[in-house]
Amino acid sequence: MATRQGLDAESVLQAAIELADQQGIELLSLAALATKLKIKTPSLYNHIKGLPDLRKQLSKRGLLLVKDAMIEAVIGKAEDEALLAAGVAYVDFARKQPGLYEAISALPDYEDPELQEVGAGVVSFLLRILAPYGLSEEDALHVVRGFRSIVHGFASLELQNGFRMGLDRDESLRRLLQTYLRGLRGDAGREK
Amino acid sequence: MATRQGLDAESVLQAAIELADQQGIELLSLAALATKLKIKTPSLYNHIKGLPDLRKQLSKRGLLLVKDAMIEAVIGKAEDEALLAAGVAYVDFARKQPGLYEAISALPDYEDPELQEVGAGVVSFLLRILAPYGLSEEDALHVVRGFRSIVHGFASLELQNGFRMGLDRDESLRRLLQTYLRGLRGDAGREK
DNA sequence: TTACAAAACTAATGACATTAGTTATTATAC
DNA sequence: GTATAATAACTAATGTCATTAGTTTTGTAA
Repeated sequence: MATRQGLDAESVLQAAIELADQQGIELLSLAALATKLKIKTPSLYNHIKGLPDLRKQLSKRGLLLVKDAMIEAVIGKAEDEALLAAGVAYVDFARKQPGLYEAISALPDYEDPELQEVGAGVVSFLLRILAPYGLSEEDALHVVRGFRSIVHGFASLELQNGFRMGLDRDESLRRLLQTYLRGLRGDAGREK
Repeated sequence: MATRQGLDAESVLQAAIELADQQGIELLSLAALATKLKIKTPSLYNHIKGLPDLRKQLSKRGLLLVKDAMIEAVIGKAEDEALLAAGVAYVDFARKQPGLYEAISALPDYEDPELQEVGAGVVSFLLRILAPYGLSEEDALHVVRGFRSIVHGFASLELQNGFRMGLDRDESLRRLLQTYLRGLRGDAGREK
């Protein structure tokens, strides 16, 4: 019949990423993916374990890529400048690969050890950026949570069209991060 | 056959909220909902338009309730104290009604006018809390975006089990909000 | 050239949402 | 109190999925 095309796990994942970015993660089905690849749905099972497995792969790839984007963004920068750049890179990633970003945030199974590992990679990257601030380990971890909440919250709301006013979004993000960083300067752990 | 039970749209919605809170929004299906209500799936169509409509109703109800929770929390409070209380109430809502909260954040159709209206209600509530700060309209809108990003990001990550370190989560949230508020004090609009 | 592994296929199943058409029950009007 | 209309349930049927089992084909390596 149709001559065999050299499909492998990676090309299937790439096609899934394209579909997700174009139509949203909700509309990523094995049926749609198979059509895009010009094969029948069951043939996908030669490359993936099933839909949940595919979603997990998307989450993992998304986490790896968003971390890469942040690493790239902070080259030659330190302290506030680095954190600001990392935050902007994070949100830009979500804008450029919305489906992949959804895959990160759409409640995947975070109990999965593989996902925990890549998640931990992001955390340790942020901790290294925070090192020059000389925070205690506990303080630094609270800041990591804060930073992640800020950038994820912003990216997530923006992707949902949650920001409806005709107000510059980049400006909102910059202010949010700068305000947080300024507050951090005033902290020594915490007062109050 | 079975004697008719006085089901109406509201009781169906309530049952859907329970299911979503217990099992997560992903597992809320019409089949599961019908089983819970001891009717057959098609009978649900006497009360709802379909699954997308039901999801929209959940989103709307969630937004209304989270706003109520914040309003309740800020009674007798102002400025930083009020914003802190509102933020904590927001996150607590997500903890107590996780399925309903997912419905808010699981990318519903924000183009829908009804959802826009309740969303605008949340924004105008926050603007009223910000009034005493004497910000310009533009500055205040940026702050609203910042606040929403922070609390949504935190709630969303926490619900995903995104915070894995054995670090007190309430403390993380308090610090995050307080750091942001402290940064706000140092702002006059923005400086550099 | 033959044999084996891999990648495609067809066929079948079961869960689901949705629509159409039917029956039964409640409430209202007389 | 009985007839009627509206409503809420039902059964049956369709189409879309994901998934599994079993089969055929193709590329590669012996």
